[in-house]
Amino acid sequence: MSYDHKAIEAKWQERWETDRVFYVTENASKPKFYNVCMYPYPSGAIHQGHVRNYTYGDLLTRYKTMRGFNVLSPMGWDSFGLPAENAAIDSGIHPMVNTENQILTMTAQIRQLGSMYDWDRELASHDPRFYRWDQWLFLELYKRGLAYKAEAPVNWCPKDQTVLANEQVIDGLCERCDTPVIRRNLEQWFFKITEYADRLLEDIDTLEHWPDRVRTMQRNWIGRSEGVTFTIEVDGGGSFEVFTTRPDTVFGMTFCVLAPEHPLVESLIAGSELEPEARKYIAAAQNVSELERMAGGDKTGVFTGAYATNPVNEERVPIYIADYVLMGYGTGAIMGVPGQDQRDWEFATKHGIDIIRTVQPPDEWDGEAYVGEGPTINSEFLNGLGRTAAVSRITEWLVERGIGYATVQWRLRDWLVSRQRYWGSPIPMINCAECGLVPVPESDLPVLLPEVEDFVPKGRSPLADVEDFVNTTCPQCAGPATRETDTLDTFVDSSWYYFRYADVDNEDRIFDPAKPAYWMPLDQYIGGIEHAVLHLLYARFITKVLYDMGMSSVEEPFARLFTQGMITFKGSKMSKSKGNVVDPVDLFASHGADALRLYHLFMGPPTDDAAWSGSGVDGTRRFLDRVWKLATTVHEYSDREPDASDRELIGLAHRTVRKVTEDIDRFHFNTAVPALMVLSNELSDYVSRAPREETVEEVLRMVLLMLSPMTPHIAHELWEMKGYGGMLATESWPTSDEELAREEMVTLVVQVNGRVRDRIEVSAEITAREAEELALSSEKIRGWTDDEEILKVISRPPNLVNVVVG
RNA sequence: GCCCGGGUGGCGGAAUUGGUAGACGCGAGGGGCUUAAACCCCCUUGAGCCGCAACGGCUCGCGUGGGUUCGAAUCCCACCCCGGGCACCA
Repeated sequence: MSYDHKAIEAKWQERWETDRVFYVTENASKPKFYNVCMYPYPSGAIHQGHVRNYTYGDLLTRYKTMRGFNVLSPMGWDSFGLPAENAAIDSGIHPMVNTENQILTMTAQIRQLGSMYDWDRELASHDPRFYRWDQWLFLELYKRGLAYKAEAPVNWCPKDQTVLANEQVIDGLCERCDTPVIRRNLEQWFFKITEYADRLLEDIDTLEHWPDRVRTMQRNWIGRSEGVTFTIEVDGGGSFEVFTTRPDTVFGMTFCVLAPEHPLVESLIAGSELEPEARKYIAAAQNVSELERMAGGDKTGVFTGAYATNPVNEERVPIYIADYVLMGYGTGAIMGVPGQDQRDWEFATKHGIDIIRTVQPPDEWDGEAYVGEGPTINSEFLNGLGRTAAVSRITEWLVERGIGYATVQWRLRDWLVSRQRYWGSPIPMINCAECGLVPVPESDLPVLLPEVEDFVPKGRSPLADVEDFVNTTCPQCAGPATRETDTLDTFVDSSWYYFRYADVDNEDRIFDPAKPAYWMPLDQYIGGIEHAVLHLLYARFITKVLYDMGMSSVEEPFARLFTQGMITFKGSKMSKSKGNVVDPVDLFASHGADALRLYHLFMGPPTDDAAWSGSGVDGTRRFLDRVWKLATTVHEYSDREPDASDRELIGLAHRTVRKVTEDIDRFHFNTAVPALMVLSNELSDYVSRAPREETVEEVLRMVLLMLSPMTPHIAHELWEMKGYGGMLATESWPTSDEELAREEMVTLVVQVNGRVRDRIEVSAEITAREAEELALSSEKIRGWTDDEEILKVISRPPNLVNVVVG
């Protein structure tokens, strides 16, 4: 018997919507629960990753609603950005049209899943009513000195023809198209996330409900190092600073290296006989892709002809230029200590530079640079000291003489937010020949994205070709001026959209702070692990900025984070390009949304990657068919008094409530589902043997209540058919009565020397002594113990007795 | 190289604190229903062995090798393999 999922699912999707069951307002009388799945890019079709994500999210929305929470679950669209633009380029349809269409089809598909949202709060980042506030936020950051324009070496993707943030470069490749990224010196807009580095790092400790690996990834990404910055004098005048975490090894400095982009390089090489070679090297270094540069290996570099003096021992050391030193980290210059740094060792070996060890390696040491612990040597007043002591001693020494100072360096760089692409929010700035950079006045927002026919990237923003857009007047002097033509990184949109949900229709402000003050922080945020350092770091940063502005009541936006695993099929991630996609829409038709949802909950631990199995969905559908049959068959009821079989079934039902509740609370959906299957199977067995109507109804009611967040359509339909009354979605979640849940009889396992030799059904109340006596008198056990001396008996009632013989 | 995860049947995976390894589902085999097939239902299903048989028993088994313990998938040590993150960051 197979139920008509199409009719039932359409019916209830309609009903929940017309009854506005999941539309909410701030309500101080209930605990709130703000539940968000990361808003999707509107690709036009949902895939199994979305289904997994929204199934978890919707389960939580429904479960928490039944638990009495005021649950806000909104949905929106991350509709700006490269994917939309690239798709439009491929299809020839304008991104505006394409995006709107794709939002419509995806909305329909999400509804078919039965996943419920407060659609009144729907937002889309390409909507001027949204990106207007992106621009406002940009101006606020500008006012606060947190947005600035600067020329810097930046990541450039030759394929997408745009710059990328550091976070968007994965293993030297463009995050979007896997093209090797190159470095270019360009004038770009940055957000000063580094000013928040310490807070972003410190507050990771408060995110106790985040996965450890995400916290670790963010810590690594922010990358704090303590050290010393000190000045090195150049022979013949001039000086430069170097940063080191190992000032204790400074006596081992036998050379210095400047990054090819270091500002001092020019004056060092100008006029030198080594100048042509140096220039050649600098030019070549610029064209090295990040990929090659990261490969490390060959420590190339050139001598500048100049020398510097080691401040601690007055030794004269050569100054080199080498691309293994990065302009973007520290001071762009280093002291070369080959004895204690492997990279310096390789460089020194290659260029015939002296090596002096200043840390005594262990006797058995046969490696190159020694970075481990050991007594300091060859270092005058540091000799004999361990690392920590030597570091403080030399730091004091450098500080006393005004040569150096203690510093903290961060791996984190400022967030590059400008993009040379069309489909994004225009940066609201104006360049005036007279006044310089002038912000667009707030009253002129939004700066509308002009309609452009040709948005194929060609290395500068397509907006630069739109004369009507570019030419404007200066808000300060009213003279002719030009607009900024770059657009904002879409990660700017996603860094604050969850605030906007709280006050989505506000036309006067980005939001009234009182609204998010009720909802924030998110009680649950669900999405993919791929955002571990991108979106999740930017969102934390912007939240802290909003907090400092008095706009946010919280410093951290996401109290609980859940990162789901990928769906794989035939050994790799499901993707159109690999041709291994199983379309959820086909499964809505063939198996129904409920069966698909249940399969996603059942298939494995939510955090793990999971291999798709079509027959797995067959299995969950079969289960739902059995539940349908169980609930709709007219049984022959007995009017007998309740007996042990009734107590046992009711007890199991209460234990199942306990288990399912605990499992949902800790995101172990894959064990909650089997618990329900067991209960349902037991109920089926029960109805086949003189069932009492009250018992059946009581247990069935509990089954439907628990199924409601998992497979809402069938659960609601059966609830209605059974006439249990009310809308199931707003019924209270069942509670487990511990008295009824208690088991009367349990299996006592009897071991001899740790091996199971007998199993005895005993009362759950059995004492240790009784269990021991029962175990020792068992026929089977006596067969193992009669010829032996009993050394010890371990009795752990009511589950185990272990008899030790020998 | 450093830092996190993880390794359990043919497969996905269970096993809150050390206490019956393999729940539940898939697949497979057998049977029932059917003219037949599908659906559905029932039984079996870690490996090897003993036994006429039992809803009977033994041995082995959670990546490998040790250890702790009455007892280890679970704790400790060493190693192997897989996945992920970071990485010329001074």
